[in-house]
Amino acid sequence: MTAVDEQTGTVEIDPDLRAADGRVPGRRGLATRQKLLSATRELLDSVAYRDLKVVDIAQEAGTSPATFYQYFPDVESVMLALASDLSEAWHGDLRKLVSNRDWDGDPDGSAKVVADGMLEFWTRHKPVLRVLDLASMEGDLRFRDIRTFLLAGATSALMDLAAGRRIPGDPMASAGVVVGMLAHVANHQHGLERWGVSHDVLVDTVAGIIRRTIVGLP
Amino acid sequence: MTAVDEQTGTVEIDPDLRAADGRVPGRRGLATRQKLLSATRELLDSVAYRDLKVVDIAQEAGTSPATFYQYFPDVESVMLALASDLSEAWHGDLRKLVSNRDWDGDPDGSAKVVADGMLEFWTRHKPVLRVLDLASMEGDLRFRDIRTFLLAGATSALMDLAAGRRIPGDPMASAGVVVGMLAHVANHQHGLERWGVSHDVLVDTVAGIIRRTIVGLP
DNA sequence: CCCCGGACCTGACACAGCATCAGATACCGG
DNA sequence: CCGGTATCTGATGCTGTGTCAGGTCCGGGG
Repeated sequence: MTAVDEQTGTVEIDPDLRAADGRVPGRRGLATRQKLLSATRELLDSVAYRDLKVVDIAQEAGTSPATFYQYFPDVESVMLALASDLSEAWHGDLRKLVSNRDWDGDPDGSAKVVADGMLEFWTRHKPVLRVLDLASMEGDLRFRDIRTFLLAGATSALMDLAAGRRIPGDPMASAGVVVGMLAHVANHQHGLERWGVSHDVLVDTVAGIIRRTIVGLP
Repeated sequence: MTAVDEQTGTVEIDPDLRAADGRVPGRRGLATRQKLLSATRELLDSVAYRDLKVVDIAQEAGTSPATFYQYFPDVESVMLALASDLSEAWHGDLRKLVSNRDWDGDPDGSAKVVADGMLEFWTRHKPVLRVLDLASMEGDLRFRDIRTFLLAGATSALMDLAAGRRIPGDPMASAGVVVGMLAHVANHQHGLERWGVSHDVLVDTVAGIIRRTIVGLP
């Protein structure tokens, strides 16, 4: 997040990390910022995004609304930061989830690990990812770019796989659709379970689709 | 929406259609209610759900906020009504989109028509469906039930298809995942197109997945 | 040890949007 | 044309937003 400019010798700070008055936050300030982020993530488990208020976030973080505005201009910006952090942290791991597999030796097992891993990831971070998805759908480019980056690793790994195997159809489209399917299934897992579809059956079904779409049949 | 009780002879009215004071709205009132619904749908094209305000809806409908509260307790209820109307109107058509096909004679063509039709439907009603999806994900049971009903026709038709063909895997799960995939792809179509995936390629890819997942290969 | 300057926090405030109600207005049947 | 009911809205109190000025905390120099 911070970088030293070799030319001027000045230290450049991610502008998003600055406090409202342009001050560079120190140890205590960053801790407060972090508490606000955590509080937001926490609240999002139980309250709808539409009903998420600055007052509540501040209270949950044990501070005042005025302090909130020292670190974020509004609630949306907190979400942007949460989504961005998530994206940075997982971009690589999601790629590895796909590429660190023995697709030739055990395509079915590989597909299953990917399906399971993706569902697990999405479920764990559901509150933030839900908002990321909505904002992307609503056309917000900042969120869309974050979402694209988050999924780019996994998508391009799947694309390379598909491309190397002359699967019928466009590799890029196949990879994109598969990743989207994983996201959607994870988000609506609860609904599908209500229809009587168990987690294991779901993973197998999704794995089967990955297998047939990306790797093809023997 | 309205029904006559055979026992008592009284006319029962959907309570959601009543005005705030319990009055049964007449012609003019229903027209105003409709204008509020349309205004909301209209606004949702350009403003994020989170930023949708009662004041704006009232203004767009050419009336006052106080009037709004005669017909709906809050913005969420307008969404509920919009989603419910959509669900009632399309439940049957979506089922027919799947079942009125010659799956034996032309499985590929059928899959393509279904893929295209679903994407078309979802795209046309994107603003409302987006909110329906979010609220379902957030665990709101009222929205989830509406979403389930909307998709139940298509899902069960696909399920019957899959079940009648001894496809590997659970028919229910396969149908649910396929329908979810269609929804997700439609919602993120714009994002995929930015990656260079054209609409036609997308339809073909999705159709291929439906074909292989529901009908199986020759 | 104290004290000082910057980093950090918050009470107070002005204003936007929510929700309600009493009273004004528009419409319909007679 | 008139009375009564359906419908609308201005006025109002309240919740949440966003901004200051001024207070508190804390670490380093004397």
